[in-house]
Amino acid sequence: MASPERSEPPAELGRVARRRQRNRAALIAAGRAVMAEKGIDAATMSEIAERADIGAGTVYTFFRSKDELAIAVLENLMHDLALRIETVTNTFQDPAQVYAYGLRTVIEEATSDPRWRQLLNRSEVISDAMFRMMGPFAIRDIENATRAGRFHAADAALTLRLATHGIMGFALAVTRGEVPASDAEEAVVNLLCMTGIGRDEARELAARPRPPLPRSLPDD
Amino acid sequence: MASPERSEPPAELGRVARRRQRNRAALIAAGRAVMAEKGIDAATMSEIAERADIGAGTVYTFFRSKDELAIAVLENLMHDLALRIETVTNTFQDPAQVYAYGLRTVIEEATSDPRWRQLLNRSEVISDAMFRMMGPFAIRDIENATRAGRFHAADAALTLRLATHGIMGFALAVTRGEVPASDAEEAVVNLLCMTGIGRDEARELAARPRPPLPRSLPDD
DNA sequence: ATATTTTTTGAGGGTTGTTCATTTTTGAAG
DNA sequence: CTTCAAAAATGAACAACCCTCAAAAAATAT
Repeated sequence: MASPERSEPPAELGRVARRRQRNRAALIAAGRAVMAEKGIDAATMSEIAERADIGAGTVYTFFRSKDELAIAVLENLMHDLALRIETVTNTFQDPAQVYAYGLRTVIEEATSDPRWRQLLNRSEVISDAMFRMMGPFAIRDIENATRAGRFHAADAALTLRLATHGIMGFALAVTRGEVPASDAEEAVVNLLCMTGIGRDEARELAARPRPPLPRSLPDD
Repeated sequence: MASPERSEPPAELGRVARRRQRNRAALIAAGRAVMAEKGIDAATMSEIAERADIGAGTVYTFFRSKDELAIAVLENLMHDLALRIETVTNTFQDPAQVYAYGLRTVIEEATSDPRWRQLLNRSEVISDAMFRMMGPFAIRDIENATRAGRFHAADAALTLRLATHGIMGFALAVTRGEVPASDAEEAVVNLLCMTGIGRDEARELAARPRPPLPRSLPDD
């Protein structure tokens, strides 16, 4: 006598597909937690599966390998951050400041949040994730600023590619204690210079006060 | 009747210490060959030890771990490259060109030499090795050019740190086919801008013809 | 209720980094 | 030359882990 469709959220996907997506999300969350705790290499698939309450073998129906899971984890992290930054920068007037805020905020996040420490030891993976997930935003920002005559970037994607790897290299050095965190502002100046804005304007841009970033959710 | 000191190269170290250094060098050479062939992760300690004709356990009397061996291998690679670059740049008049030549040459080497391909998959390790081994040269070059009024770098070490990670990120993207190798010149322009030289001068500097680099020795 | 397809599972295979008890080498002393 | 204690080298064995796959469970169709 039950109706074929209950009052659940319009089920565009079947129950199984929905549960599958929940489990995928649980796996990414578990992976994020374990990898932040022990580092990407030291995190074991068994522990991640267990923490997500999923059979060890089942993980491989979602991700072909541990590397693929790590990439998904980092892309997830970067996507969240990109959206949080967007909520702040879409109130800015100066298109150049949008990119500057993004640079500075990612550096701040990467060097201060302890959950990033362990992840930075595979900085090329996280740099790539950042390029892929923040690229659509950041490249657009650089091009906007270039059109507005604030930047003079010949190849926005290339400039961002160099910047992402530079940022993570800087953050890694800070977590290792090789560089003081207070160098962050000068790092931003350097990275801004790659847009062709010029040294003095980069300084002024990097020194502007920054509105705070909305909090992110804890990951376990 | 034999004199206590034969005509051998003045033995400041005993025979054992000398043989130990030979074996260490053999190990680094073998590591370089195997890691370039299969990648750092896929290279096994057994194969490296075998190729160096050294017992598997003996490796651990030289290097505490596989990571430490990889670092030694990459530092060795970078040291060689730094010295080869030095032989060219010490004939240059313009101090800014010295740094520009270094940037461009490392990019060229990293993107064209197939022996680098596999190594780039751990780009944060190779970036660090580059910073440590080329730093003493490159930081001096940046500071020289700054003193000469060509660059305006507030923190040469920081600028180089960002540049090394940027270079390796770029090279990795090229080997993956995500970026054409022809973007190398624009990448150099971007990296030069971090010294505060200004966009137009960076363009001119990156476009100058480059004398060829002396060859390196094969690694097996 | 039964059959069939899909999904999940976790024990085990296959590698690999690392250790350590044993063997070999070394150089001084007798 | 022989002896001997200390240092170095060795490779079999260990522990850890990624991933596979035959079997079981769940879901869906008949």
